[in-house]
Amino acid sequence: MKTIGKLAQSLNLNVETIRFYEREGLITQPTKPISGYRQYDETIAGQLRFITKAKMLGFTLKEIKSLMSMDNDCAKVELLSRQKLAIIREKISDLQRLEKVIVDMTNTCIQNDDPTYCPIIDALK
Amino acid sequence: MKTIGKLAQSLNLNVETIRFYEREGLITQPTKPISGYRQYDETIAGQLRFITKAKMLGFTLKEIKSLMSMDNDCAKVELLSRQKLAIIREKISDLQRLEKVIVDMTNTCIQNDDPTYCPIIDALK
DNA sequence: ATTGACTCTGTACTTATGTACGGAGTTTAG
DNA sequence: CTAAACTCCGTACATAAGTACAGAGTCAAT
Repeated sequence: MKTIGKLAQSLNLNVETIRFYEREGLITQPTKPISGYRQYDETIAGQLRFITKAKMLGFTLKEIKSLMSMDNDCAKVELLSRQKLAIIREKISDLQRLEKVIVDMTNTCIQNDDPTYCPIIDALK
Repeated sequence: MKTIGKLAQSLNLNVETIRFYEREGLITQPTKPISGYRQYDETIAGQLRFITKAKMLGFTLKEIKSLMSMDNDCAKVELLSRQKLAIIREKISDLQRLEKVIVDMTNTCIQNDDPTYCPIIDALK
């Protein structure tokens, strides 16, 4: 059993972040003995690692809470993952379109000798 | 000359948004006659269109303010665009990596017959 | 037993980009 | 002339995901 500071250190999280996750109902309540200091066991450490990994995959805290409550209902989990996948793919193609527009714009700059005129600014007008 | 409501309507913007941009110093101050009602000319409409387009390219309001103050210094504008481009490209490859991880995870779900176990949840633990 | 480090709760602040609202003044249509 | 519609300003609220702080209590080491 660890106090919040030790737990935070071992997981490389901020103490406030752990308390925030508790307030948000993402982790189960740790036992609190007489003193009032939270005591964390390995279960909660595991939940926090789960949250961290899911966050890296682009899930929001809200979705992660949902994922955790689905427990092991694979069909539901798969659906949520596929939805996330669709969003990620959409973001990728949005960004690729942007990329092309900006590349085109900056290329027109290169051939420009007039210091008082910018084709990018012009394109945006 | 238009009042704020007409301008907002013609640009498909919210009245509050225009005032917000004014507070943030993104557009020049409109003239205000005796009554106190702002009167907008075509110059400001143009600035607002510029902001809208630049926003679509992924520039933040802060960057847009910066872009506008560079006026036509093409070298500076090009630099900012290239920086934005680098960020967009980084985001794309981040997302592509995520995409792969999620695809792999969801694929393992398909071959799973056990309703009490989910490989995705397992992968996140 | 004291000091420093740690933790508690509750609240406020952060960033970015707006939106909404209250109460007052103005303009316009009928 | 009156009522509806519009505008003003200043402030608060919204989202997401935390971070910071104040004031009080507790624990561990010397």
